[in-house]
Amino acid sequence: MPVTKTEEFKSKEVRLSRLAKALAHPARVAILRTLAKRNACVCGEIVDVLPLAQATVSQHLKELKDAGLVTGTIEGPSSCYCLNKKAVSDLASQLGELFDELMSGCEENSCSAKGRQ
Amino acid sequence: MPVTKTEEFKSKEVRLSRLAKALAHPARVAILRTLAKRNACVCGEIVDVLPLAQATVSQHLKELKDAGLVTGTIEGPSSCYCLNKKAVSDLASQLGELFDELMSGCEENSCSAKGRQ
DNA sequence: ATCTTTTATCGTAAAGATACGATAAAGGAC
DNA sequence: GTCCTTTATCGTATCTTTACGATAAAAGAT
Repeated sequence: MPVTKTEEFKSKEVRLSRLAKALAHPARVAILRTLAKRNACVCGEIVDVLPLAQATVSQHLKELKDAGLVTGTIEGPSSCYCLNKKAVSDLASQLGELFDELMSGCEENSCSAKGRQ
Repeated sequence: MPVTKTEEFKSKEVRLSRLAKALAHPARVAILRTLAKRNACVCGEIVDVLPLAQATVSQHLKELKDAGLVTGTIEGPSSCYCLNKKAVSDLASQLGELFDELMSGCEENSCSAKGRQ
């Protein structure tokens, strides 16, 4: 049996869900916040901040990089990561668009008017 | 070997990542948009809109319900779902807060100043 | 050249997500 | 009561994610 038929959905929805998936783990949210805090690049410091092994952090960084939210540069023997602020603001506006759409039909929740839970 | 140590992260990050995970599949984004469009509750119509079997849609609906983004009410023999607009706007503000934090350190991307990719 | 430090990748194990068919449950129609 | 319709849940197969240790790779230090 097949698995994951993302191909059959609208590309807008696929794109958004792919970015949402990048935020779908607390470690990755923590990494993004750490990168923002130190603003300048960080490398193995991220490992110190998180309760995870180095290999795992590197894997999360790769996912963030694949999603485009983070850029990595090799700095001598160490690696340097930065937020990709353009990608972050793109994500913010995609999500903003979704939320606008979700909130636009302004009538109240018509569930729970009648019937049980 | 264990898997998923979400317990060790800050609860703010866990909460946000849990909500992000709800958006991390195109089917669920499509469901939310469909619910918003018809505004009023929908039931098996959702199945018609998506390229998925009934059982799969029901499973996605359950995840959205568990995340709190959707409410479900039993309407006679059929079920009726609605957006939980309060939860959606909570999510929007949580994400907004994150993005503010990420974009606040306004200096330019200090990566790629030097070094290779 | 050898050692050390730092990071990425490989291998692997286990948990979770995804999908579907089959079946149960619940209520309306008859 | 018996059917039919609708939805939820169970069972199951497969793919993905998550995690870690081990090891490779790359560059500075000695």
